[in-house]
Amino acid sequence: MKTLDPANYDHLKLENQLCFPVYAASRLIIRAYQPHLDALGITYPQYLTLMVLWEEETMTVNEIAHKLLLNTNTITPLLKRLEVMKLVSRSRGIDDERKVMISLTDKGRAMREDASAIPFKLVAGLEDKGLTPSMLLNLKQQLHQLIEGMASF
Amino acid sequence: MKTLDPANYDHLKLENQLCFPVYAASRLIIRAYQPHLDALGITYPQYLTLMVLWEEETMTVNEIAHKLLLNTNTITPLLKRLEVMKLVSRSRGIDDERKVMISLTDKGRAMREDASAIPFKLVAGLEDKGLTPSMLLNLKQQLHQLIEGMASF
DNA sequence: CGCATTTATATCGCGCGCGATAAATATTTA
DNA sequence: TAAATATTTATCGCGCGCGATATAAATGCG
Repeated sequence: MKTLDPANYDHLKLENQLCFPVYAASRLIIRAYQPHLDALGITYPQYLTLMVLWEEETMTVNEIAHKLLLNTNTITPLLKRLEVMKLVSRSRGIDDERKVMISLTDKGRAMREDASAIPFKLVAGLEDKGLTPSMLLNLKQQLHQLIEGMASF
Repeated sequence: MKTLDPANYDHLKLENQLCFPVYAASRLIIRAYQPHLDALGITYPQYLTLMVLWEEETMTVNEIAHKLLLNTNTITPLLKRLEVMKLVSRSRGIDDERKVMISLTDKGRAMREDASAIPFKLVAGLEDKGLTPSMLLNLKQQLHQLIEGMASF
């Protein structure tokens, strides 16, 4: 009756947690992206931001933050750095002066081609480690379920 | 033949990535922990560090970093903050003067009881959202596989 | 033994990530 | 219409997370 013993803290062990593997996996994945993103001169959150804009060329700060499940105070300075790099442009909304429209520049649009090969390289690397695409697909779907459950917190 | 079209960037869409759900799930989980950890006055990485020490009361900086898959330059300042809070003590190794031994204080040991209820609360919250324990267990095991594959990068 | 190399920890700089707060614009409501 | 409220973005402070680098102690090797 391990789990009923009040002095038993097994549920507090690192290996019995869900939170730690998610946290660790996230950092390991970002590390794996690093060399490829270094070649492009961008960071991982910047890469995600560009991915959003590659799907829709112009969005407000709020819309981007919402897509990435980030707060606007995280991406506001990030977007300013992307602007300095000439990857995006920023302009106030015409209809609503509060909004800031973020648009891809030609340079930002062009980076999509350079980035295009990265996911394939990473999946190939994982296959070499014995992680099949179907397993990764399964994992992705389960994570989407988890996110859907948690995003409403 | 979508995937053979050179102008097709579907694999760069956020929703088709594995990296983003892992990254987002990690942050959402940390957010869910936040109110409980605020009550204890610690951050999420500090909580993980204490979990390691609750399993083994005295460890070197390197051993803790290795367990958490973090670099020592991340946890060195973190451990100093835990020391200021009187949750751990730091002392040089006797046999090897380079090592810094991190030990739980009575206060740090006592916090385990307060933390003990947190995982149950979170799992209960997830069950309310329709995420069963067996699904979470499955997810955890898959993530362990992914981490094992990636940690060797 | 003397010197190069390795190991363990610490320091520094930068980019997040987010709570708290502020400032400006838009909307609602009295 | 005037005042209260809400929305959108920005600013600030702090704690990571990590690459690059430094420092000191231990180890290896001729």
